[in-house]
Amino acid sequence: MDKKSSPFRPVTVADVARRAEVSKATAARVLGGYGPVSDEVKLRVQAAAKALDYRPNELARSMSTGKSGTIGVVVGDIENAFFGIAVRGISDKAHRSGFNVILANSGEEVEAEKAALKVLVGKRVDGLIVAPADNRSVGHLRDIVRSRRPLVLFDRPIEDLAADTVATDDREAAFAATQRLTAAGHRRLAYVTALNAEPPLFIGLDQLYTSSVKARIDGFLAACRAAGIVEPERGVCLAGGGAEGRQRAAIERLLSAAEPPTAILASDSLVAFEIFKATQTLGLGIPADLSLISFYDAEWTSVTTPPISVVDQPVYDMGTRAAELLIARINGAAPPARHDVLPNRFIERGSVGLPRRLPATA
Amino acid sequence: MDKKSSPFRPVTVADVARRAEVSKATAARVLGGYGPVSDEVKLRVQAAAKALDYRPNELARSMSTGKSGTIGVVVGDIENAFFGIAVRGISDKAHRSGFNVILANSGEEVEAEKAALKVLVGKRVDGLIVAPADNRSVGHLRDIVRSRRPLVLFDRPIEDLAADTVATDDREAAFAATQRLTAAGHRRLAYVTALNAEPPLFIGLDQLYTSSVKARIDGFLAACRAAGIVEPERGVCLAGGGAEGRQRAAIERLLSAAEPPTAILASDSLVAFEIFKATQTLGLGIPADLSLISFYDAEWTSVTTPPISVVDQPVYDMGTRAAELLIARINGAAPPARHDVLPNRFIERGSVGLPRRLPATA
DNA sequence: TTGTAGTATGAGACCGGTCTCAGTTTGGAG
DNA sequence: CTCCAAACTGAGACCGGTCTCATACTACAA
Repeated sequence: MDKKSSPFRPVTVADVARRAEVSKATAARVLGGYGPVSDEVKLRVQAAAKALDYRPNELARSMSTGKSGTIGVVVGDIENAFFGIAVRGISDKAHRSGFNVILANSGEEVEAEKAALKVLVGKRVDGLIVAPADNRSVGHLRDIVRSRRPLVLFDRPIEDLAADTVATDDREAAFAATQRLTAAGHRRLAYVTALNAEPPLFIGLDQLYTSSVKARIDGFLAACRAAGIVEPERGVCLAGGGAEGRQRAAIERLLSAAEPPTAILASDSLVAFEIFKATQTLGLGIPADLSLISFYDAEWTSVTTPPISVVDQPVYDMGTRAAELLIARINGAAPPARHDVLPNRFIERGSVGLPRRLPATA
Repeated sequence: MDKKSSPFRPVTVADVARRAEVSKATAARVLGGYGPVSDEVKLRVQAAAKALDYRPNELARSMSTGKSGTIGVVVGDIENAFFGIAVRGISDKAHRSGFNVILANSGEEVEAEKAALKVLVGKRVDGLIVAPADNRSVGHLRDIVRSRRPLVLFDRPIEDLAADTVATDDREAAFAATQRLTAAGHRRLAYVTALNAEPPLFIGLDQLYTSSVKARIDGFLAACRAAGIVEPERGVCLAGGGAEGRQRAAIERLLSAAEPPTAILASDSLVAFEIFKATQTLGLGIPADLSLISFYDAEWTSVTTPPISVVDQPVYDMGTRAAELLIARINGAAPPARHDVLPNRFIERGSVGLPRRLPATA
């Protein structure tokens, strides 16, 4: 009745070795494919392995080699198609290179991010790809770098952190998109993001802790100023996620104000989706009453009436690129940290028009 | 220069034990939280662990306990929002119960599914959730069951496989949706799926290897027959994925035929999306020229003009349910395999209308 | 024939935890 | 004061692989 006799105990190299009448070391050499073995013995071991249906225990293998063949990915929100595609890009590249992916969700919370990182490090992943939730709290990321574990930052660069980074030029893209709105004559512009900030009213860039959003707002403000708009900060709307429906409420409030914006730049496709729905319930027409541009070329933006103009981010490529950089480092490459910036592409569709009534200042 | 002196070697229990001046066994008891230890020693060990920044090696832990604290998930296509949400449901439940998730993509290919399963079993996951790509080739799944590793089938039941299953009543949902179309007077109906089958023309249910799709087509055909439609099989369109654009071509061919369908039931939201786009490029109006119902309440279906009526599948709940069943089994529960069928909900929107011209047989 | 290089194999340490078992202390009961 | 049980601690086996090292054997050149 000892455990050796259990019919469900997984088959080990020792079992195979016994059956093939060779030593454990020799069987391991065949099964692991690493040492010199005579053809005759090799065949015998392989036959025994097949007969017993041997499946190597990757855990044990990882422990002795120190490599797990796994990379850890921490994203803000898998439900967001942006990250969904990114993960797909990462997975595809990883699998092609023989790596597995362990996925974790931070829900954009630093504490959850820390916990996820702890687990992944505990599992001895060979490297990490992280979209940092908060660029003010990066001690845990610094620890990763210090421990020499390869780390790639995704979409959100962090200054003076010596890690490879893959991002898009958010400031430039926001600037260009905003220019299209000002060029059309808009003067009351809003930038809407789901970001939660303290305090909930926008008072300055320093208050923002997601670097990509910060860069975008920076670009937005710069373009507004370039167009002679005063106090464009007043157009920045932090429609935080949080409680169910809170975001929608914030957006409806924005659109129902006495002097509502005539054009909106949406920070991501989820926010844009809410804005679009709000225009429907409020009976606003696009682009007649409101011009709208969104970040990320989400599926739905191409089938609405009118379709929505977007800043198309090369998310899948960002994913593969991040995996590429990471795997290169895992395989020993050790160049100085590089910051890759992939170009965005503006997709003109039908959601930008002239402001309904030109403001008096025009 | 030996490895013991490397400053980047991870800290082990032995290191902590040495520093706390206790035995490895005692340090392990504190760190693992399992044996009786005096408060004084406990504090000393904890202090040493903190000072050295000890991080347990989960791999080693898994090897000796035989539990990895990880569940493996194999889905058909992560890019499909259906699976995206499902994974979210699974992850949420898993994390709440202290499990991690390793994700793998089969791309709806059995061989890839087998490979993924092999890797996951190699990593000694505690249990598996799989959406089987092909219900004719299930030997590898049978092996899992035989090896006593907990397995839950997701969305696609397999007959006489003793594994827990979570699915929706696909036949019933398809039947009801089809009835809505026939009730509106439609007589030329089509069912469009991305499924690839051999041969590419629909000849019978036996040829289909994704059980959920099979059940849906069965429901579709039954509803058609109930409405007195002859040879409804001719309306089944296997618009296989495969090469880029092949699916779109098949759909455009269908819609441009001499006697095109006046109503379509789409097997998933990706196919429905293609159909919707095709109507736009072909200048067809919904529901004037074509009525459309899709499976899965994808985001985009609510913002088109008109919005699309859908069979809303409780995907997130299916995910949490699957994880629940799996974790119960991992924790030792061993009831006979249960097949949970979650109810679908029909969401009436604006994409179903009367056929443009009633067929002569009406 | 002997020396030597090279190949094939086995024995056993090792990775970093868990866990069993034996030995030591301690405390309360008799 | 003695005895026994419970609490604590340490030594070392174990999980299932990898990998180093020593040994046995082969073959070829000198």
